[in-house]
Amino acid sequence: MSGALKDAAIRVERPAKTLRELALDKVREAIVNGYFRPGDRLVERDLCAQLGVSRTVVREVLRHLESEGLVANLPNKGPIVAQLDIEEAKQIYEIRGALEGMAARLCAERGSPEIVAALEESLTAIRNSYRDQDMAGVLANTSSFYQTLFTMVDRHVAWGVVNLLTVRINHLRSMTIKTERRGIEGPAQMSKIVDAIRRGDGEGAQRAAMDHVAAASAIAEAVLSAQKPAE
Amino acid sequence: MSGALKDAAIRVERPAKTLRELALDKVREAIVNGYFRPGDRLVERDLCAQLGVSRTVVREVLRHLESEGLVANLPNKGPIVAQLDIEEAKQIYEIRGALEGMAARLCAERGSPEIVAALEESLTAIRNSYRDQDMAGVLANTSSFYQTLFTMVDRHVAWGVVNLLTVRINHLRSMTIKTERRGIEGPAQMSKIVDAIRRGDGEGAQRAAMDHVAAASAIAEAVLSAQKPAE
DNA sequence: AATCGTATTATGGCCTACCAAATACTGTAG
DNA sequence: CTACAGTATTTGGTAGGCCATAATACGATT
Repeated sequence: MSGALKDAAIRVERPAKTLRELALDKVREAIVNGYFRPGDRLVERDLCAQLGVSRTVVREVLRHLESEGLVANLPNKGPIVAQLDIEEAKQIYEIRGALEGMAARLCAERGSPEIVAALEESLTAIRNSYRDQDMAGVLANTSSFYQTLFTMVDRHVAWGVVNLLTVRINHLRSMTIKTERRGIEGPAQMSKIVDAIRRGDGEGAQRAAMDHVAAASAIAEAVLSAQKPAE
Repeated sequence: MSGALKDAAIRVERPAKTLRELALDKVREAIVNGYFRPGDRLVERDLCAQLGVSRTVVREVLRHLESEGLVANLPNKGPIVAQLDIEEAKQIYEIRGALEGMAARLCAERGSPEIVAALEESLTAIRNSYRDQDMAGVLANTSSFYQTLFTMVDRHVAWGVVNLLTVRINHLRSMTIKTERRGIEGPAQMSKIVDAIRRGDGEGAQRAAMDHVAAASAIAEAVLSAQKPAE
């Protein structure tokens, strides 16, 4: 047993979060869960007041969210919450399909039982959340399912990309999840991914992952085009 | 001919670039082409002096580059130019393979002659740049080859992702390009992509695109592991 | 001489205050 | 009722200052 390990255990992990990071999380949260709606203006000084921080911080936060694609900047008019158009959403789902498919294939090819176990754990958590109508839980556990898919084969960069894209369609996700029958089909499709991984069937795992995203995309498209005319 | 088109032609495309954007480009440039080396500290006040702008602007720029992955922020020590480790580089190449493969397949399935023509034009430009030993030209034209690949099938989001990732490995690209034989093999591989697209062979186009990236990745890995011990 | 505590410096994080320019709003005169 | 001038709002950008922390240098103590 090494001193290094002991050190790691002892190390005081400070919250160390800067004010900026806290503010960033708050605003991102607020956008993602709909407190700020797409198209809403984000007036710097108002945000200062609401967050209780200075303009310096608010501006950095807005810049950051802009580069994440959550905020759009109209020249000389200021930042607004980005609108999600249907075409962009479809492309995001497509990219997720490509990357999650890749990760699933890699998991299958690795053929490690721990991966299967971890995925199944997430899957169970998802099913439980559906059963309890806990939609926030569904989202969180789905996210962790995919996180294992990527990180078990050490694809942190790809996971980062998927995460970045996912926040942009987050409110879509929460709508697709509530869809009739999704509580049954979703987990079933994800289960197919796990099955293929267990069999070591890379091709099948990839296809199953892509199918799952494609299904989500189709639902999202339906939801989005149904709501667009209403506005 | 429509008034709309005329307007578009006349429209004064304003420089309208905010100071912040100009500064962003400058600093990104400086990092990408090696004026700032990986690991270098980026001291805010020094940058202010060098760029001739205020700290506010510099900080926003640093935030932006941080979210692009070009700058890393050490807590309590400040921003430095991000180090590119070999593992991360490989993952970036892998992602590019997945996305460029996808785009190539879509191009092939679309089967439009304009796509082939546009790609061939870029390819010729690349060959010419190689012939003239114009390495900057090679990079630019390679970039435009892939840009057509994505944008001809309207995959702007994926192109954005690829672009984002590519800046992080830009100096690697310029090293792989200079490699012996790359001037022959590179265009040859890209030519295979175009051939498959012309045949409408989606599967083949995807494979060819992935092969090309894989080759670049292998060279990059060799370059990187050869230079790492030297430092 | 080795160690320990203390001042100094460099720097990031954060704040306030200010100005210029563009935009949106409003009230008034014709 | 319209046109126009003036006003408020808001962003883009600047200047400068305060505080906390980390590193370094320096000096004192044993």
